Amino acid sequence: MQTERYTEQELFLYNCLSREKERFEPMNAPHVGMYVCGPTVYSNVHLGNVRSFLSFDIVFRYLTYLGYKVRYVRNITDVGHLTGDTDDGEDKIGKKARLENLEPMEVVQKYTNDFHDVMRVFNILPPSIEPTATGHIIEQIEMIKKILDNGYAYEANGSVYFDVTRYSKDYDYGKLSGRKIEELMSNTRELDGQDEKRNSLDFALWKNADPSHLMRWPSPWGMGFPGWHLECSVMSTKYLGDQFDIHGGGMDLKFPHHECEIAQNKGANGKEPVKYWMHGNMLTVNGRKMAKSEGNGFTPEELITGNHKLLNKGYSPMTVRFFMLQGHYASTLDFSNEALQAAEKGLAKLMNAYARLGELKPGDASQLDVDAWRQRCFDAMNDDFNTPILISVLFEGVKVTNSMLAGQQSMNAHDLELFRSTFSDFVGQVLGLHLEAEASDGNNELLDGVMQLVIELRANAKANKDWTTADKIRDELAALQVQIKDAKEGSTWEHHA
RNA sequence: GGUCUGGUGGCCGAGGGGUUAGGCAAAGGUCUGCAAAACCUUGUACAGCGGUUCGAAUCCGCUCCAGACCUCCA
Repeated sequence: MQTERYTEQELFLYNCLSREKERFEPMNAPHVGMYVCGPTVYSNVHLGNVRSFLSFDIVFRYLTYLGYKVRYVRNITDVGHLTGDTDDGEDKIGKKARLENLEPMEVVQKYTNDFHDVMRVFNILPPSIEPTATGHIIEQIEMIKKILDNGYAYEANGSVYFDVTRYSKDYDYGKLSGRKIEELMSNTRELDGQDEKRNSLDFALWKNADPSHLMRWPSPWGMGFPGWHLECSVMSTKYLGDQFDIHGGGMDLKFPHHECEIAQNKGANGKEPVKYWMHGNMLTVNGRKMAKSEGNGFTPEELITGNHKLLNKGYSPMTVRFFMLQGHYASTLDFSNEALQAAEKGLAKLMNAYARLGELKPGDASQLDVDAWRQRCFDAMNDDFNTPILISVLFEGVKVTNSMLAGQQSMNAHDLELFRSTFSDFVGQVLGLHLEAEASDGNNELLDGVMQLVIELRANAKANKDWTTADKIRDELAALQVQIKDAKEGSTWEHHA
């Protein structure tokens, strides 16, 4: 009934720009514009990438749950940017195309499909708009023209570079990442092939490309391709306007990518583009950042099957999702077998209660203050999307649910309705956790029937005090990873994959 | 080298000047034919050294350790 929950909840989020937690006030409530940097599709996504998109999935879900009308834009980077740090480096997608003997756009399609599959498996919602860089070459050229007209860029040999020194006379370059331009100047390494740049800090808006480059487009400056940072400025502006509410991305994009984005936007239209900047932290393995270049990333397939040297078993997508949500998005999270196993059990406990909410019957008095408990769920999320706290509050709900199922606690009808809807909303809609299908897909009906029979036979044996038969059934099932749970009203069973 | 972040009990991970995080694991109890499950109870903690304070895990300084960014990376 109450869908405009934002009118009664106060959301605070940590703004990287101000380095403070701020009250979230959208520019045009109930509309919210959110942009998140998406993947570069030249290889399979790994779990570190997944964590980042999951973090913003939570933001998207919670804002939506609060009743905001969110336009969520997440791009696909399908222009191959340079592999190395020199200008003559090969571009990633072109390189992959040569290695796999594919057309560059085949590479792009292949890994875009993979990305979408992975997002679906982890129950990460699709964005409202998913624009591609190659689909916005014209707009990128237009933005470069504006920046040139405003004097913040210069052309050199068919390439166009952003003039950071010139820009920093009018604006604060380094504001987001807390860097000082003088320090950046003195610290930047001397790299080869940068003769065209007036200053090592300058970055490319457009790169001249010879015919050996597979991905190139005509422009006023000749054949070439757009610079690394430009697409995000262009596509966020196009779909969300010159100024919008939230911009997200991984911590590793803060500098230089996001800093350059701000510079491009301001250089083009003079306005501060983003009100709230949010950065998700890294997933680590043995304390080190999971990254393609480190070679310590797991693909989702390896994770689910357990087929990786660092994994001693497979874990379901929901286990991984839950594991990640037990940490706060702004903290690093270390990936380990022990932590995954703990998460697996914790999730089973949570989801078991979630699945049995329907069995709860209203009683007389309520021992739980349901209104206060519900508000604590909101409070957790209102405090910079603190999913670990939310989960801890939900576990209190698990205890209450189990106690009620065991007849040790009660709840009146009004409270029970609120309790159920709150519990299932926060688990399902906000955290995006769902029950995972049993391993025996398609045979569930048959299996259920067979198990009912087995449980009945065992109940008969128990009634006859035939403990040998009863225990044999229980133990043999246990060997098949099927656990029998006895309760006063009868037995239930559970299959552990 | 520069900039920044973090070091919490057996493990993961919140919090963050005085009051229980939570999950997993461990111990005891209730229930049970015995178990399992569930519920109840319990323990061990804030890297080290100084300082501020009536009081610090929480603030400040130093030390040690780890990580991130400074180059493509979520």
